[in-house]
Amino acid sequence: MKPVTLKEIAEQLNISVTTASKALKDYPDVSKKTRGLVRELAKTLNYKPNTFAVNLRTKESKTIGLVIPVIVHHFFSSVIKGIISQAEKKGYLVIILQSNESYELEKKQIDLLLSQRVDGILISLANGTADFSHLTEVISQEKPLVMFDKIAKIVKCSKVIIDDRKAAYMATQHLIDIGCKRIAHFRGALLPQNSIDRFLGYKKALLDNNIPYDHSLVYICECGDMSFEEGKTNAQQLLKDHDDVDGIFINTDLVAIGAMTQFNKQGVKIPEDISIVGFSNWFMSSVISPTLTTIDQPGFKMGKTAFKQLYKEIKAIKNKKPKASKIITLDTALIERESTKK
Amino acid sequence: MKPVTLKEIAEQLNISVTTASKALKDYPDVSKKTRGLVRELAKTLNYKPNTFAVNLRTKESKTIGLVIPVIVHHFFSSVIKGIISQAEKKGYLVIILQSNESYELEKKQIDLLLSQRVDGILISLANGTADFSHLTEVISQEKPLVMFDKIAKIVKCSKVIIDDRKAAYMATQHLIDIGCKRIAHFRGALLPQNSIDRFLGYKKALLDNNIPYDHSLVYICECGDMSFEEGKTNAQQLLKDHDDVDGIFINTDLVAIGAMTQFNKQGVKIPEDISIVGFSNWFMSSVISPTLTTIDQPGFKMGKTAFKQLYKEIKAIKNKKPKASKIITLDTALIERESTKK
DNA sequence: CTGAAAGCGCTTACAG
DNA sequence: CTGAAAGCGCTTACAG
Repeated sequence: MKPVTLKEIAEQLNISVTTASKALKDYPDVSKKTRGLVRELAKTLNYKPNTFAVNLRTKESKTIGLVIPVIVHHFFSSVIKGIISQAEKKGYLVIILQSNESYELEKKQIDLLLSQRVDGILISLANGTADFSHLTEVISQEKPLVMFDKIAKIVKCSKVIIDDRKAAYMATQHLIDIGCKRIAHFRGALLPQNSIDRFLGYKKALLDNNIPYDHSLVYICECGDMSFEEGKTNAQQLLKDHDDVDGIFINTDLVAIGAMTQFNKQGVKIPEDISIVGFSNWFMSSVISPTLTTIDQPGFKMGKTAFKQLYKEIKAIKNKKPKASKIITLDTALIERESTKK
Repeated sequence: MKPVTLKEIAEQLNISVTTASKALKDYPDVSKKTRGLVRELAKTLNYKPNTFAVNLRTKESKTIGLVIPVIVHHFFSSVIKGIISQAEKKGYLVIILQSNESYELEKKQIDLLLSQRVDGILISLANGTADFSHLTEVISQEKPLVMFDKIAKIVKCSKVIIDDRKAAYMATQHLIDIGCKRIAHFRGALLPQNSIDRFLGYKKALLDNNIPYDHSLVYICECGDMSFEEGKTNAQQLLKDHDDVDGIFINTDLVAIGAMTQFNKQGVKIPEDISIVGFSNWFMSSVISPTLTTIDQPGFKMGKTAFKQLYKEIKAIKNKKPKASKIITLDTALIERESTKK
């Protein structure tokens, strides 16, 4: 069953394809009668314009691309939901690609999206990304690009982020406020900006409170597929290295939960012996025991905001107006739970 | 910066567009020399075929649509990952839409995908879907359609599922094996086939073990956004209604975790007082306390398999071969953990 | 081995 | 108010 074309509608009504096309698109220069006839027939024949042809003519696909490091991930899947729901409102479809934290894959995927001629691209960087030529390529093609969460400061495009430094500061300050004196930090991988910023926020809170910064209290985790295990390993190592730590600020909830599991196993009491603050507010954090104090990171809102900004830029380019890059910072909040109850 | 076209390449080399096109597509009837020249120039100019034009000519988009009830969901996001990763291997892109468990939305989205002319559609039904005309529409357009997880038996298309009845039977039998005598069931919504099948598996296990089926032991939850709360409410109600229940088989891990939280709060010990088996094996289930016995549901594999089947059907239709609908059943396994340790 | 021509199904500037 | 014509950028059957 072949789809109905404009030509067939025109023939059945003995009018031209031009007129049929105009009638369906509310052009003012079509008689009411003709318009009515065309619309009716289109409806009964279940006519749907051929997107391929429309795209070719209009040079836009009403489709955007999304490159994201992980999908099975509470925060990122919330972002995806935010993007899709907002895009749908504006009549845009979203193609999703997962970079799996690999720079190589990410580069290939950007290329794919470019050759697919999506109208714009949304990206959160892979941990492994240190070179940005694939992104400058997007920008040089005047294709709207918005980065979110894991961004690169150096790339000139719009960004939607949280203030990671401030949030980490808040988290650390909270540990200090409840009386912690020796505060460790499990940081994320070395490259990502947000992992760097969280580390800096931790450090600044210490210094502002006259607590000396001790490099040996900082542990690294890659925060890839193995986050939970990394949390366990780091916790174990920490117990070996230091017997005086009474608080930890941990880069990600999942790592924090791994650490808690390990502490549990070794008989270390939370929060009595060690208080813990995580980051992201995964749903899980509110149901484990003890419940985890953490920083709420607004994933859904971030997705929505990122799409909105992309949409603005798509419209701007279409109307040949200058598009202004913007950096949008969303609010975070400290969620106090049992893991820091004193 | 306008993208390079075939025409420009042809002009620069003083050959025809036809030859340029053939050279890039490995047609055998192009001289080696010409082919080399074209390829080289294409590369230096960073030529990328205009997908819109290619789609219009070939009538395929190398894009498929995916309609899924929820995205922020451990099982479904695993399925998405499976689909995307497999699709990428075959050069297909995936457009993702979320039905939010709403029939109306689902219908609209199918329509959208159809008018987008995707090459095929993958769907897991919304809880609210009881009418299937939107799906028969897809089939009548000879567009490949594969359902997974939440399917409708009545729709004639390929399906990728688990044997929910058998898995539920296993779960219930496990409770019986460890000595439970009064076993309750928190079932899912009334319409979805998998929720019906899990209920039937539960019932059959009871009967096969000469345990009378008691309707008042079955509680319903919609399993939408409120799963966790539903688990709590049901648990509370159960404690009011029955003081002799010693085991519960629960439709979904998230509901089970809600129930466990409530039991905890009310001082009911798991597994000493009540043993619990969940369903799905969310990551969370292995980190809460006590850890949750559950049925492992292979999300990633389901996604992969669903795409593979869809791909086969896309190829079959392209080659005008008959496409055979297939029902593929994936294995599940019981994961024994602390919530049923006796 | 090469190329002219038709055509995929639209949109839109232009003429009447 | 209507329509003929050009064109978006490809692919492919056909002729030479």
